[in-house]
Amino acid sequence: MDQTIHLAIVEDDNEIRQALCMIIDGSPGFTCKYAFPDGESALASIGNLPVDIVLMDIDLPGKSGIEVTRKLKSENPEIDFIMLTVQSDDDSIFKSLCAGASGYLLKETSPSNLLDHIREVYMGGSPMSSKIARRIINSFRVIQNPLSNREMEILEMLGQGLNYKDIAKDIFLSPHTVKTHIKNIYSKLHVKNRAEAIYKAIKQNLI
Amino acid sequence: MDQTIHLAIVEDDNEIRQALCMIIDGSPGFTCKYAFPDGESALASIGNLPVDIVLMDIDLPGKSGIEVTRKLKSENPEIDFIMLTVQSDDDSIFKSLCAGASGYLLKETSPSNLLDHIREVYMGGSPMSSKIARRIINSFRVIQNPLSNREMEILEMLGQGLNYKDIAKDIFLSPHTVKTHIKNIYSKLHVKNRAEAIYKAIKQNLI
DNA sequence: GCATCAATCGCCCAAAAGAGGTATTTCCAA
DNA sequence: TTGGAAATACCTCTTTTGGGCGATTGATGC
Repeated sequence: MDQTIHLAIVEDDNEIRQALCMIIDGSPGFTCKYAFPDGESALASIGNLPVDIVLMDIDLPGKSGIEVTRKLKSENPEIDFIMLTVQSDDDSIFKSLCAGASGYLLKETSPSNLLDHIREVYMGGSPMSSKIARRIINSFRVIQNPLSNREMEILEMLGQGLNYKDIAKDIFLSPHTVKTHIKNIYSKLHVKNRAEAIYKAIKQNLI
Repeated sequence: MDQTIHLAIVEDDNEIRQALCMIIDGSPGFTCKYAFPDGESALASIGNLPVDIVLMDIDLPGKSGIEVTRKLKSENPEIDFIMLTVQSDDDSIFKSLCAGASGYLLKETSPSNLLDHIREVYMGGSPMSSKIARRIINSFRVIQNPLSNREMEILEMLGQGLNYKDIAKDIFLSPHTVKTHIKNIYSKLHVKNRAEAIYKAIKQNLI
């Protein structure tokens, strides 16, 4: 069987990209035949390439590495993504993991550390700090919310199974108004009824 | 301000319980005034006690530590739980974290490691191995499912916003039958309409 | 063999929801 | 200051839901 781990790199800095590529390609058990300087070219190619793991720079020009990862991961769930960052910024690491990354690496990581990390991800792990771990455990992916406060309030009540009248009573509104809000919720979430609204809202972690 | 970390212990082995208690209570910054030999007594008391962190043995006689944690955590989300295990069994650790635990400790852990671990959890971290981390990232809590396959199938369609007729068409049934299934879903989930059904189903990870 | 349950189909009827409008006020930002 | 959300309120109309009934079939289990 082929134990070699096949990598691709997405990194705009030529020097870093080539250096990483050389380190990896020069190590037994690793190969790195593909390297991209930006998200667009990566998006166009990586889906069709025989790669196990993609090293993805977070700070790419244009589309951010997180966005590129989200897209690629959703289309190629079998590929693992390791994010590259200059400094360990909790928030972007967290976002990366939620976007589908399996790990992250600081750019100044030593070559042996780098290879260890890659191996660990390849073996099905997700090395992460305990702070990040907690955030992953607690919440899960928070997507930007198109709904107003009022709409959120009403949406939650829909999830409790309340009808127009009960919601209206609870928040001292006319049922007509509640109805209007709900209609607006539907249009913002692009759904056509309560069940679908709740489904979508939860899947996007609105509630 | 009071920087002392207040702990409680749930552990059936007298020796271990007392040893842990003494180690913790003897360390500056830590106090452990409460110790329980089983889940039942812990369930009865811990909700009313001023504790920050509970050390919970997984292998308790009677109710498992995981179950006890699930229950206590849902009623006292402000308390953190650290599971104690004899050996690092991926699966039960994973289940523990899903039940609401924030960390786990091997019983043979050294005292200084123990205190470090507790401190880390207290500071909002969740120390975990990379294997566990990946499992947490990927899936999330699977609860036992009271619904039949047919009901699940229909429930998912409800989430897509389909109505009786459309569902019936899709799965080649009479709309009456679909209605009956949905009624049964309601009764099993203890809900009264679609929105609430979807909400509850997702929250319990049925869909 | 009997109980139970999942799955299937049906009817009636009241309540609720959803799809169209229209319209006023408030408040914030450009 | 003007334009645009957001929040508020109302109307009409059709469609959909959900509750309350009953009933048959087939599989599974004790």
